[in-house]
Amino acid sequence: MRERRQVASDAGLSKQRVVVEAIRLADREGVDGLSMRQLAGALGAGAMSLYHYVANKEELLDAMIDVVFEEIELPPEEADWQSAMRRRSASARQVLARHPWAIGLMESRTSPGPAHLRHREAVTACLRRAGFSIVMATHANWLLDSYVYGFALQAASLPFDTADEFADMAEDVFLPQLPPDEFPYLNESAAALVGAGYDPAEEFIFGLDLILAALEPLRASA
Amino acid sequence: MRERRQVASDAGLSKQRVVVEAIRLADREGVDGLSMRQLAGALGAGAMSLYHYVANKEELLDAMIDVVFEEIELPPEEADWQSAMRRRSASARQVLARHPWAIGLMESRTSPGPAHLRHREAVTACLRRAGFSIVMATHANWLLDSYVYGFALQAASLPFDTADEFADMAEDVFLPQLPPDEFPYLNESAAALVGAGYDPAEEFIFGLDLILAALEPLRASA
DNA sequence: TACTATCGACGTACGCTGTACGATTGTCAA
DNA sequence: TTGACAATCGTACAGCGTACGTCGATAGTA
Repeated sequence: MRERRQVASDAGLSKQRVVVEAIRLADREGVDGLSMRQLAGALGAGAMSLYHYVANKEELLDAMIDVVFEEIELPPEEADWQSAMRRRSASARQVLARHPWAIGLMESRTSPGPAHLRHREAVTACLRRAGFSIVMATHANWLLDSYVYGFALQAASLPFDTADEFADMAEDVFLPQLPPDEFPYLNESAAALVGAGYDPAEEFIFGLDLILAALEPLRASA
Repeated sequence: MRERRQVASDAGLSKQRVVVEAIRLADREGVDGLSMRQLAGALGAGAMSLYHYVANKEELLDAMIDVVFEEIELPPEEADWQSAMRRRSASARQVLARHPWAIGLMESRTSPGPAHLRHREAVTACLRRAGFSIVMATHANWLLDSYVYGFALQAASLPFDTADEFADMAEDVFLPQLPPDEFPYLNESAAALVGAGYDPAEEFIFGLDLILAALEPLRASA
């Protein structure tokens, strides 16, 4: 007889439900606002009930990260390698923008989950099939992932998401706190960018395409 | 008359001393092990004494990040732009490898400190003087920083630092947990890398040089 | 010399955290 | 009916950030 009223839903608890609700909470409140009691509350359960589905909070965080990896599109097999990498990299950027807390969490989590491994396998497969040697595929993997994660990290620490928001912020916040004589070049940049507008998604594509183009000659086409 | 015995030193407290000790603690115990009480203990003080030098823990973390930025070498003015960027990027990677907690912290900290701003100004100046347009300099800035931060983030989540440690880990830990039929390409890579050895510092240089070379034609040389 | 203001340091306390432990309940097999 | 088992929860504890008030030592002034 399950009778207790539950805030989020009436279905029983499950690891899946716990992790999904945890992600929703982290998206809304940030990872610092995610406590076992809050999470349990959102699920209409007692705090200790969660420990039947998750050994401890660390394991919960690991599981959350792996769900995030599941959200990232795999490189489509039928496309050429550059298109495939562009697709999955853009998807990764979007997903990490949706779940900014995930970026900061990766640093402390050492062993990759199943979705993470599947993703790496698919990317490596795509590169190898495109003619990259084992060593070159490793280089490409590191390079692309570094760019994606680093971009997401930088974007997460910016207080705006769109070109319009940027224009407002830049004019009202950035420029005033940059003494022109001390930071002439930053002023120059900020001023120019206010006029031109600024979109993180476009910025991302610029660097991504530059990297892809630079990798192209390094593969031994079959 | 300052008479109390202090663990770390007998000099009086100061914001500088608090922040430096906090960094030492975070390096040793990780950012989760850094509590105001622990920190105060390491300084031979009471927990609340710290609040005379720091408004709250957030401000402490901000200050720690900015000290980390101070440790990063600025691009040397006399060098050509590629050498200058190589120097400062390699320095940044080393510093972030020394303070892995700093990477995860950046995501949540939105406004850059003075050292961070000085660094950005110097990098932008270097790029502009090398002939990059304002827009191109911004692209290059994002691209290089993304790579540096992302690389550091990935490196931090690896449980090894040197080629030798990697060989041990790969053989004992990675390969056994990768079913060859499910992850053929990852197995291929891991096996190959065990033989060849693997050094994060070299890996970093590969991607960095590739990016620098790809940026070269995009500047309008004076 | 005596009084007072100021500053650095700290003790206590509050509400929060993760989670160990044990008790309680509902379900099903024997 | 009995026993085993899984799920749930209440209580408790140590540790967290930090608000608040206090205290001793020093500096300035009368």
